[in-house]
Amino acid sequence: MREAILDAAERVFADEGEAGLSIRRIADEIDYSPAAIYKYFGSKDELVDILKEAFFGRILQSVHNIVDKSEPFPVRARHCLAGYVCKALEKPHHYAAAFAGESITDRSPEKLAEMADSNRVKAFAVLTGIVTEGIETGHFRPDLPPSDTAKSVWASLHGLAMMFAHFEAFPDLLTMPSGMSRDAFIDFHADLVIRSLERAPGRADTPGRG
Amino acid sequence: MREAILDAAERVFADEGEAGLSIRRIADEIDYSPAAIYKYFGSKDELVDILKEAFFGRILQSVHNIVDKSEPFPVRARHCLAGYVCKALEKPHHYAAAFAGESITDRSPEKLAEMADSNRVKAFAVLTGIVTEGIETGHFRPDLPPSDTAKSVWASLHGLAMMFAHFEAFPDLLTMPSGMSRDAFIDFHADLVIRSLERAPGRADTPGRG
DNA sequence: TCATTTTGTGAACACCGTTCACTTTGATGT
DNA sequence: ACATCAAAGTGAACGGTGTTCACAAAATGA
Repeated sequence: MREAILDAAERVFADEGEAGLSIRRIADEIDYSPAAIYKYFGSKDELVDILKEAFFGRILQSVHNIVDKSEPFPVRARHCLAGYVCKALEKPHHYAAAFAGESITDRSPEKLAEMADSNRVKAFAVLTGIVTEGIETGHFRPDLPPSDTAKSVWASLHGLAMMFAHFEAFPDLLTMPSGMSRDAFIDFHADLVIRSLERAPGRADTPGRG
Repeated sequence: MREAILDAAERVFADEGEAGLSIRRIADEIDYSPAAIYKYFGSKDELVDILKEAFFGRILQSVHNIVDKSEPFPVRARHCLAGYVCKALEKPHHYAAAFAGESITDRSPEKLAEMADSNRVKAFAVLTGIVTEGIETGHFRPDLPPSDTAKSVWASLHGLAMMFAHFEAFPDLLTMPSGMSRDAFIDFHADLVIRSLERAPGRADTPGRG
């Protein structure tokens, strides 16, 4: 039952975004009354939070898989950053909504703890790991503060994901077509981000054009 | 009258975000009936769009002021990127809402044209200008595709702004305090972004720590 | 079979954006 | 000063939302 509700919600959410997702809509979808849902979930927010958390679980999983591959560091790092954005954009509504929630002004200890083991933060932890590894192995500049650098990297990836989430065809929307596919643009962006960290980034190949 | 409505809306919007902004709330604020507002604005969306557009107008203005200063290119570029984020974060609700609107799937010519001279896109154009100038003056790598690079830069800035908008105390929230103030972190981020574009970025000073 | 607990419902509440027939207001023309 | 007419403003309603609560139905256990 709980599954059926979450499935229906997931379906509607993916198709029509958080705006199109209403308790009554879900109730229709599973042929129950709206009130029935409250026997299984305390509120709409709780239900939606579960969807978001599950979605970020899949992002986390995906990034983890990449990071665990036995490839040389530079390609692993690249794939990891690009992978975060790619996976995020498999469900743009989910990704945008996962951040569009309330401004976190609540700094109570329990909220902070709850946040600390959210999949969102775990995914960020993977990024931190990559940055740290890059610094320790000498690929990245040794004077970078790892934690802050990871946050900066995360912000850059987040920004691209949000751009795509809000402007369906982001890179082509504002000016003339760039000739880059979506994936190519993500690679391009990831390359620029990594280049900003590299100790000796002046390699001759143009970044990520393939 | 129109002014009074917009003022009240602006006030509520800034304080409580788009969620707390309702027609009835505005009506209360100005001691009119909800229906009265529809004599001056076609819909809530239209009203809110005006607020967003005005807000981005202020961002545009701010970035323009910086870009027009007669400072050496590197500091102008830095100030410009950091300025975008700073100005955006003067009204975090505005900034987040300006992008959180509907996913733009509508590619009709008139919508596209309307979008083309939105202040949002004009602000982006300023960034494009900076990037182009950097490439032409030899500060940035000559093989960068200007338009795509500008979009990547924009995405990175956008991401940081969104992070701050959603997590009030972003850089300190997830791990231990970084010791950087908000402004310092923004500078740090802007420096990394610029560094990713520089032709010979290996200067010895640590980026933006001040 | 009876009692109890779980599961589902219908109606309601308070809120939302929006519309529409209506009254009030104020200015204009004579 | 009076009539006229458009503009400004309103109250009530419609359909939508999340949520609650007293109640009915069904399943469970003895």
